[in-house]
Amino acid sequence: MARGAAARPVSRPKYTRDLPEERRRKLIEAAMRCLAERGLAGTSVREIAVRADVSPGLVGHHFAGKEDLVAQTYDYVGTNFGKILDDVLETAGDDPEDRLRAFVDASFRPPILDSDLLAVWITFWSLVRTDARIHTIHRGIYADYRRRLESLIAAIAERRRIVIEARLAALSLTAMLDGLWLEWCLDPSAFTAEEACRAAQGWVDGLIGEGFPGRLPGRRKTA
Amino acid sequence: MARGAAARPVSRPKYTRDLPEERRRKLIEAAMRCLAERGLAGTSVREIAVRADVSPGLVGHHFAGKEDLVAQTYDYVGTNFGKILDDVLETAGDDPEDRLRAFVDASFRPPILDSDLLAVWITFWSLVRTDARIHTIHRGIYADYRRRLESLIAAIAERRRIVIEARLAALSLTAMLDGLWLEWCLDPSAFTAEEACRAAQGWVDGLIGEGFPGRLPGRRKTA
DNA sequence: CACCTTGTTGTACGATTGTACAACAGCGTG
DNA sequence: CACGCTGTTGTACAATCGTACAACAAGGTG
Repeated sequence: MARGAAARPVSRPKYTRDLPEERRRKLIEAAMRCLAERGLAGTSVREIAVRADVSPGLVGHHFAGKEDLVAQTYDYVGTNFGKILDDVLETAGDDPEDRLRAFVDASFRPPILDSDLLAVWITFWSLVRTDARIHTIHRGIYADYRRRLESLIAAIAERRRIVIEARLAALSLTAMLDGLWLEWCLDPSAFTAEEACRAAQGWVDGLIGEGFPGRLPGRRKTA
Repeated sequence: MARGAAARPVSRPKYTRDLPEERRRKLIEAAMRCLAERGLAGTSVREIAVRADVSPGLVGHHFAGKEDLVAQTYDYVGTNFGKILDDVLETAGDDPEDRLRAFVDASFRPPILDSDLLAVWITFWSLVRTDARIHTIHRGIYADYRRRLESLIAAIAERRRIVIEARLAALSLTAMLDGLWLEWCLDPSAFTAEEACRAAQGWVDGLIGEGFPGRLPGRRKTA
């Protein structure tokens, strides 16, 4: 039968070592896949280990425990999420309105609009109230998110010389994006991603003063 | 020692019987409390039984299993939710705008704005994708919810003789209410319930044409 | 008062959980 | 080539899980 491709050894090594950092990343990504597919209740240390192609005991070596792994996974997912949106803003140019529009559009396209991602996120939500560490991470992620939107909105207000309560507006937009994202991922049959995008972009129309979502359906080109 | 209040019996009965319907309700409410406090992972049949003051075996007698109990709990919570909002509309009078305003206000007051309720709800969200029955229940609850809002919005449009895409508007408002509700319950320190209410009522302002949330802060009286 | 239906109890079972730990082995260092 | 650090394995452990089931007893019926 198939021997290893290498010439020398009689048998392949039983395992390959990894830098702790690298291994931790692989375990975190395995945990993500597991949480997405089977939820928190179905995510055991053993199941994670299977998906990471390692022995169950290894989890204890790299993490303080299951709780620790889950918390670090939230951190990882949240950081990734932020990086993706930063990239979107990076390539959107300098005009604050273009940037906000791009931000909204990106919210309704993969990799942001992804049912698996939501499933993982819900797991974290379910822990925010009981797990102090998750609560702290959650707080940070959402503070960053709102701050990003708030500065974008403030920039638009300045550019267009209009008065906007940026904090309240950021609050509203965050909630609407979160809500549309949540509801679409839970049941994609209820409405399309394009409708969701139109709804959110319509809110921006209203913010800027070009009409209101749903009122006299606009002819704005969407991305 | 304290004997029973009744004159006759030497010892009190070891348990009291209940109508199946009644017992099921008690078990469902125990499950709610348990889900709220400890999440799905911490909600075992035994823990539910403790909170319902019955033996663990009784769950199996009244429900097909744990999954069945959880599903019926979602049904129960969703129905209650709908009834509460119906009551709000009932007492809000006939003017569709008053009714929508009341609906929004109620969304940011107990018993709707309740972290425990959200915690229970999140549990159900976490099951929508994997459990077919939960998915069906979820679909029904949200369809009802959006239909309610859509007809309210359509009534406002008719009354004010303005053109509104009611479906899209209902979609937007549902998402914003859901998002604000979710985010406030997860971290009440991020913003106040009054701010959330102002944000949502501001959206209604924009819908009707009295300005936009955040733009030139309105002087509208809130509830 | 005896009977019978059935709501209820208590327990036992196998499966699965998170964690601890001793033994193994990859691989850089000398 | 031998040594030693440590990433990795595999297993054992107690605890807890959902479920099944035999036995008990409450309370209406005759």
